[in-house]
Formats: sequence, C-alpha cells, structure tokens
Amino acid sequence: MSQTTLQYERIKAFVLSGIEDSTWAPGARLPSENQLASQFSSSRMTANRAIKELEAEGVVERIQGKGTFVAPPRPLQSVLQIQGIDEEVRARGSEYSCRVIHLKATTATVGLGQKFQMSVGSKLFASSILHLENGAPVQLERRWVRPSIWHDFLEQDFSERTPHEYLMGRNPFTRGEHTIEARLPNSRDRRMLEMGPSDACLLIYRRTWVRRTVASYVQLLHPGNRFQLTTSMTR
Amino acid sequence: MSQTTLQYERIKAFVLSGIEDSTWAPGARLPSENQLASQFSSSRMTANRAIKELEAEGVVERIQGKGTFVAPPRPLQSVLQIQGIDEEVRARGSEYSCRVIHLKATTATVGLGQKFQMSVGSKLFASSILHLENGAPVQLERRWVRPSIWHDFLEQDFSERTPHEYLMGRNPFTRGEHTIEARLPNSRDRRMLEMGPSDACLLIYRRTWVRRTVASYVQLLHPGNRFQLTTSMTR
DNA sequence: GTAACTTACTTGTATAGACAACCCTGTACA
DNA sequence: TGTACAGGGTTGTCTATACAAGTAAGTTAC
Repeated sequence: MSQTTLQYERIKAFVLSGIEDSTWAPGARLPSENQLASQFSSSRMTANRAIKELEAEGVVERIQGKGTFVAPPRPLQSVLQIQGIDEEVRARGSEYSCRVIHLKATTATVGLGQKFQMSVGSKLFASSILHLENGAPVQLERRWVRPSIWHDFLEQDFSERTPHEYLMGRNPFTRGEHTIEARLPNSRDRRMLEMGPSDACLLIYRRTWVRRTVASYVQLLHPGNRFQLTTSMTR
Repeated sequence: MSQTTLQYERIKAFVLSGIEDSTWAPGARLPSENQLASQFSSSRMTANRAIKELEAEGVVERIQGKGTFVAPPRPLQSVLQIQGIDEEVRARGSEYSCRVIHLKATTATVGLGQKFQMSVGSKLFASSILHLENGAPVQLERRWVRPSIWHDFLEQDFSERTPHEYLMGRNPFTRGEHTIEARLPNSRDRRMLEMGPSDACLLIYRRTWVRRTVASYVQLLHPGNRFQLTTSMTR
C-alpha cells in the first residue's frame, strides 16, 4: 500500500470517470466487485466499499444477483435553506429591526384546527411581528404555536430574539411543509408593509412538526418588490 | 447469526433510539466501535458499518482519535422537485394541454446577455408556450436556450413534447438556480392567463447550466389563484 | 415440451485480524 | 519547569475469507 491516494478512492474515481466520459452510459453494467478487486489488486471488500459509496451518492444502482448499473439521471431538486429572517437581512449587510404587533393566547378557528389537527376552540398561542430591513418592511409574520410544546411562548421578548430562533432553540422542528403563492394584500396588510397599490405579495405558509405533532403554523407575507426567494438546484 | 434482523441494523437502531429518547444529547459521546462490537458480540467492522451509515445520514459525527458524537441539529432544508408542468398537471388528475405562442431565433438583449454570460446581440433560441390545466391557463413559459447546446431546438414540436422534456432528454442540466417573486402581470400577460384584475402572479425565474456554461433561462408566470408551490422540509 | 435441478456468477452480510493516523494524558528526563 | 516521549484509546483503511441470497442459463429427468 505505497499509493498516496486511498484504494477505494482510486476505484471510485475510476468508475466515476468512466461514467463522466460516457464509457458507461446510464443503464450500462459496470465491472463486478471481483473484477474491480483483481484489476486494482485489492480485496473485494475494498471494491465493495467504493461501489457502495457510489450507490449512496446515487451514481449507480445495484441489484443482488445481477450486478451494478449506472443510475439514470434523476430530476433536479431545488433546495432552499430555511433560516431566520434576521440572519438573512444581516447577511445582506442591511440593518435588521422588528416591531411586535401582538403576542397573545387565542383559540383555534376551523382553519387552524385543521392545520394543527386539533378541535376547534383549543388553545393556541399567536404572535404577529413585522420585520424590517433598513427600516423598510420586508416580512409580516403571523405565527401560531402549540402551547404544550412551547409553554412559555407568551413570556418571550421577540424584539430581542425572533420567534424562529426561540422555537428552534427549545424544540427544533423535525419536519416541515411549505406552500408558496402570490396574491394582492388586503388594505390593512398593504398599509403595514408600506406597499403601493399595484404591488403583489409573496405569501409563504409553513407548517412544522416536532416528532409526530404539528407544532407551529406560520404565514409570511412579503412585499413582492422588496423580496425574492432564491434557491439552487442539484441532483 | 440466527437473528432475524441484520446485525448492523440492530446496532443502528440501538444508537438511533438512544438519540431519539435523549439518552445521548447533541454533542454527547457515543460508545466506541469496540464497545458496541462486544456489546452486540459482533466484529468491529460490523459496528463500523452501522456507525458509518449513521454518519452518512448526518446523525452522528466522527473524529479520528477522539470518538463518535451526536450531531447537532442542522437547519431545515426545503426541497422542491423540479418536474415538467405536464407531469405535474397529470399527477393532479387533470387534463393537460398547451399552446405554442412562438418559437424563433433571436438575439441577446443586455439582460439576457448577462444571464447567459454572453455578449449582447449573440444568437439565442426563444420559445413561448402557454400550459393549460383542464383548459384553464396555469403557466406562461418564456424560454431562451443556448443554440450551441440544443441546435435543433427550433425544429421541435412542443405541442407534442414539452421543451423541458426535450431539453432534459438531450442534455440534462447539471446545475440550476431559482428566483421566486410576486408581482402584478402586465395587461398582455393578464389576458393570456385569463386572470382577473386583482389577481397576482407568481413568477419563477430558472437558470440552468450544462457543465460550466449557462444553458437556458426560463420565466414561468403563474396565476396566483390557480397555482401553488409546495415543498417539504427535512434535515 | 416442461418442470426440476445444477452451476456459475452476482451482490449482501459478517468475521477476525492488522496496521495507520490521530488524540489525550501521564511520566520521565533535561 | 518545561519538553519529549510512551502508552492506551479512538477512528480510518485494508485484507482474506466465508456463507447467504438472488439471477440467469444450461442440463437433466420425466
């Protein structure tokens, strides 16, 4: 083993380059573990590790008894990182501030009851916060949380620490779901976000789970001319 | 090995359940491979496999010479699958149809030149297609592609096969980037999408790369009341 | 002709052992 | 006092082997 590079890395690189330069097209069968092992004078376990990692990376597919095949190209997946609006604003080099509109206990309406999978009238905590970038509103956040998960939600000072930060610190979400749509704001929200009469809103709904229970539901309202969502795609 | 479940799966389950019920908190040190191996009367390689898979799944972190530790919770990532609008419509059980507005050669404006990283006036192919769900417009697609990558773009019949399908079949994207915003449509687009005067648009810009060159740029215009983007989040 | 069996090859799992690379701590030495 | 070293524990890589399980094709028996 006087090789400077690792054995399994060399085998991975060999297979990968063969796929890159189309020596093996998608669906084509690759050399077996034994063939690779003898070609690189390694043990089968080392070839196995190399190919198994390529499988985990989605590059190849393996079928017991048949062989290893180049995986077909998969659809692109777009990833958008969910971080706090305050970090996002500061990351752009802008000054962040916020105004707490209200913070109170309330009861579940029909819509909220469905979202939380709880009966109408159950207790919920609600908050409404306006987030500003250099003094201009960029997000109106309406949030409902399940009291049993964050019982001291109402005692927080959200002008110091955003709800997002507080919730994540206490009980990190384990799952979430987004819905994004565009619409015109009602007159109250338009005034709040200081939007012109012909500006549209980007509206994001986010529902999060802690383990198996719905933990929070958020509506994020953005002025369309001052906010953009960007994501990047990879396979 | 008369166990019905696999050894490495049993070890993984053991460690995972310990993390789930907070026996080991984030940052805590897990038993070493040798300890796990003797506890499960397996070989160290089997314990190694179990823990290495947990590392690949992001559950634990390993430091050579020190040990294995419970990984801190990472930010949620939201994934939205990019598929053709036709598949999306059909997946909802609706009838898909489309109208090709135009399909022609054109030249790069200042904006397009920047997007494609090419000089103003360079040749580009352009298409404009209206996608309908049960006869109602759901997406107005304006697309520009680099001729050198898809030289027979203009000869395609996009009423038969969508541009997305054609492009992916010929030269699958290797990278992409999205921008999402909300705005009111101009009167021409509003007519085209059969939208009411108070309906907003969800506007998605998508730029894609094939290897290192910008390959296509798309504007997707959706009527806000007939279209929603949904995504799910995982760690 | 067809069904059952055999054989060869594939991947999947597991073992026992070896040495390397790295971290930490305690100890001996200057 | 401070530095160098040794030892023991940890993960990282690799070997050689074994058997199980699945696929495919050929062969035999009926």
